[in-house]
Amino acid sequence: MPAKMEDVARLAGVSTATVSRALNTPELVSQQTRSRVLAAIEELDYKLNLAARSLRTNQTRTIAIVIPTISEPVINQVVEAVEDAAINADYTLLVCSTRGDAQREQAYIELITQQTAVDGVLYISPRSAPEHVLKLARSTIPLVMCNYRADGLSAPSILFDHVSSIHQATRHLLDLGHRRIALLNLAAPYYYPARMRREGFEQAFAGAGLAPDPSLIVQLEQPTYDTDEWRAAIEALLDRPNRPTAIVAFNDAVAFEVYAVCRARGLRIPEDLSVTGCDDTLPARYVNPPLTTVRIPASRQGHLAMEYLLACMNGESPPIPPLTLLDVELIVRESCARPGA
Amino acid sequence: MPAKMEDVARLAGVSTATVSRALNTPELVSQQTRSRVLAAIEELDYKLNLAARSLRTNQTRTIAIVIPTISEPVINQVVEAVEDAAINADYTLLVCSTRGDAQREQAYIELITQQTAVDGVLYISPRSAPEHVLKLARSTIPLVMCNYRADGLSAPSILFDHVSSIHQATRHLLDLGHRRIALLNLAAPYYYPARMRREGFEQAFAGAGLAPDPSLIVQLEQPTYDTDEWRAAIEALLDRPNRPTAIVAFNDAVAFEVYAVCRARGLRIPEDLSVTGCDDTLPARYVNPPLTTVRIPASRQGHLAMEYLLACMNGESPPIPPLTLLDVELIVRESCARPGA
DNA sequence: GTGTTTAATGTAATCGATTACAGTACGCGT
DNA sequence: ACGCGTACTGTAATCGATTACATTAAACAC
Repeated sequence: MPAKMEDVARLAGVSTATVSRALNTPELVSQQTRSRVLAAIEELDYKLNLAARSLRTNQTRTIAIVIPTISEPVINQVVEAVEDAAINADYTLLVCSTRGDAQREQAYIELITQQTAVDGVLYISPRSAPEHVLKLARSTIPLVMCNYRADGLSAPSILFDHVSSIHQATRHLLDLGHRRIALLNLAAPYYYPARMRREGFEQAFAGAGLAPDPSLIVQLEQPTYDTDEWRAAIEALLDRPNRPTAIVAFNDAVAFEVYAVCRARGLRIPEDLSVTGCDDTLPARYVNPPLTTVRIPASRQGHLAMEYLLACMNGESPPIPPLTLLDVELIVRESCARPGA
Repeated sequence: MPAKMEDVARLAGVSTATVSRALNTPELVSQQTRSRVLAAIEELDYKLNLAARSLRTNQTRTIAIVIPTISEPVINQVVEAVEDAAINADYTLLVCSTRGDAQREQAYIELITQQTAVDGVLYISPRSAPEHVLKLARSTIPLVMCNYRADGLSAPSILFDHVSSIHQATRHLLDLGHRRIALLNLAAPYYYPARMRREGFEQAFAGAGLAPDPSLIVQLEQPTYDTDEWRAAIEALLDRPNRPTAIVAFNDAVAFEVYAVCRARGLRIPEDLSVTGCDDTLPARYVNPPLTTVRIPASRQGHLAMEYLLACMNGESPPIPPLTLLDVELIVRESCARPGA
């Protein structure tokens, strides 16, 4: 029903080849022909059929981004950065948020690996079983990962330096004199950043010639947004006869949960308990007291990942090494003090 | 290079028509043929070419969602709900976030209106000039709007009841005895919810036989995330000789900005100033004091919008009226008190 | 005037599925 | 034995662009 290229060609008195060239390679077409074509397009309100083009060129100018959820602040920033970079390169973004649902992830991967579905994939789902990801990695479609690393997987990976993030936070607390420090961490078996964080925690102790109390390391499988489980874990920690004087939370959201529990119990932060977060999300500045946390370069990650992916897709050599660690920075605010102060 | 349907057909000893039927309408194919076909597909690792299918069927099973940004909590929830609904109906989501950039919005609309780009559009960008949106509305592609309403635009629209949201918040403050109440609102010329909110504000006063002080109604053009402008506006408000005893913020983020300013000035909430927000975002529970705000049914909006859109695309009659207002609910916490208490 | 290059355009094959239409074979009723 | 319906499958047109290759005309050199 709507006009197609043939109609435009007829009206402009040229062939479809010329119309196509006027659009895609104007330098091959004479000025006047080009303007006749453009006028015809205008007149008929012609719209290109993207499916036809994709079929012919085997390109979609779409890239897929696989993420666990759209509503975590860090992922948010990464996605926005990726979208900006994508737009600049004239690509659009297919957002695939798995919500931690393996079946859904599978479905998305199925979709992505179809022919002429997307031109490239950014994989930012940190908590997936390798077998899914492997299917992606085996396919011919260009792939870049963020915050994911699995043995025997050759795809390039751009990671926040979470060894350093938790190291810095822990070090800060150790310097203040804390010794009974708890770590609230994720434990999904394939969650690489969780391993890094634990390492950072232990290294910080080792650096001070100490060792952490293993019973103060809590690792839950729950995603962040499942609040109740975290709350229970925090309660348990504070119920211990010899309760910790400080808590290192693996992200701000969990730190806020600690705030809520303390508020309910009448515990003062930082006088009775020091707390650190990670991610430096917006509310970290607003809560009372403002949260000491670690700033991570989310939008830089997004940009780098996209740059890398574009390079892969164009067969160019990538701008950064295939395994890149991104620096993080401790932001000291007011949620930590000397123990028993 | 990768296997196509013809290869599968050859290997299975059937025609491509049969392969296609085995995949799309299995009931038309005998059991054994079907399993031969499936085996061949497995063997060759055959992947359907989506562009070819789209070209033929004139469908993409993709819907576009146009939003101002991905990182506002409410939009976030709406998008997640939409994605859930889309997945259930076997569609994928193309996320188009305009970032308040008119040029970018234009580009996205251009893309969307191409042939065989998307099957439907959800438009949730509240601050756009009607001429852009009109281009969309004129096209034949099914369209549903959220939080947008312009004269002479016939597309269905699903709106939060912001007359009621601000009405309830204002009423709450009036009931506590406040009279000098300020409204912090957006003022983008085409931003329908802003008009609704102002109306709610004024109606609440009218309901008490009063009228608001017009000089206490602040309307900024800035989007929420441009923090500095808001901070300046709040400072100005509190610098007035006869400063307001309460502030109605049009969303939680702005209310938190009020918190920050008060903290810097040593003003206590709610003793020295009462504050209300809107959206009931996550941090509203964590800030100190917990914020009195209005809960809006974000994910319900997403689901309804998608349902409506699906109905449009299938030519069915829509499940709700084309202009639907969604109920909101005041959540009373601890950020409001009697004036001068 | 002839040969050669360059610019502009046309012809037609092609991408890989879907599906209308046309068989074919078999079973069943009479 | 014949007609007819049912179940299954094949043939080939079609969707709408892109592009290799062919063609034409003009420009230019000598």
